Amino acid sequence: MPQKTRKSGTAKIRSAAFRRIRADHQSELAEDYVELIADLIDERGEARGTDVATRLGVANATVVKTLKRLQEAGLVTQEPYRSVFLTPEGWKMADDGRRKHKIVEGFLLAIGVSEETAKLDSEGIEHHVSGETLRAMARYLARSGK
Amino acid sequence: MPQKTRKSGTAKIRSAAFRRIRADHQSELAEDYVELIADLIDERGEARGTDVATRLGVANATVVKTLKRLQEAGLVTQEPYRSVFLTPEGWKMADDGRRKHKIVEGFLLAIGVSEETAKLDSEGIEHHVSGETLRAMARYLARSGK
DNA sequence: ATATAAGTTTAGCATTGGCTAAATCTATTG
DNA sequence: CAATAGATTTAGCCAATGCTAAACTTATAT
Repeated sequence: MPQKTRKSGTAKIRSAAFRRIRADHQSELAEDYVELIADLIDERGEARGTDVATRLGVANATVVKTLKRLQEAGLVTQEPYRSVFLTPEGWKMADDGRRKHKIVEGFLLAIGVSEETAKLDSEGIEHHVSGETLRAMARYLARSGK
Repeated sequence: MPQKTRKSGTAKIRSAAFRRIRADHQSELAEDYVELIADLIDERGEARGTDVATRLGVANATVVKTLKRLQEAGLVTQEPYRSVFLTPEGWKMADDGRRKHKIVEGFLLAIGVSEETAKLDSEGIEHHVSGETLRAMARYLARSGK
């Protein structure tokens, strides 16, 4: 065998971490969309493409394209020129996401982060927190947070 | 004007959050690569494409393509069929990342997360933590962590 | 010195997630 | 009820990030 080759013992764990992150990124967009749609429906009774686009900060056309994928994925339903609805799975994902989001945001506040930053950071962190870490945060909140 | 239109007061903050996340994702890959390359160089004196591919869990060809972009971005240097080096900016990004990583991982451990999960989660969370949140985590570590 | 295994690169493809511009639909308002 | 503003969709573009398969280099081992 030519050229040296060694496998570090931690290689497998690390590649697993990166694999999970790539998978997380895939579901991340979907979660953001359904969470946002759920919020819009709760707030104003319906979720329209334009509102989703405005809140996400992307173009209308991008929303249309993404919603098509989410529809194929069974998360939302829509009729042409009508507003968007969530399927039961969509609602489940949205509720899970909002629960997670609330814990992470509350946790950041609890360790002394400002409201503004807690809002901004929790949006990004939310999708990379495992169940175990989420439980640890909830535990911390339950104690100190009181 | 037809059809109702209302802008929620928080819309701007939320879209800012999502914009930042999209920006974070762009730099995320770059940070992962340079951090990994720095680790490899420290561990074994050189960083080869195959090792990067193995640890990231992606195909060789993907690494080649990405390294080309990182080279154009001024983060790495390479010669055909030779191993990869970091530019000064590359080293700076790697060191910042490793410092951040260490704080996040240590913090997760401090709030009671297992070693395995701390490793996995910190890899994903690391890139979505603002300076303010990082300082809060470091503060927590300094106190309780001892 | 040459065979060959390991590593690297190239070529070509697919998907995701952005964008702008143009076309089309809907509903309010006059 | 027609005009029109606003919302939605379509078409077509681009860049990033992944893949496989095939070609090519390098260096070790015989």
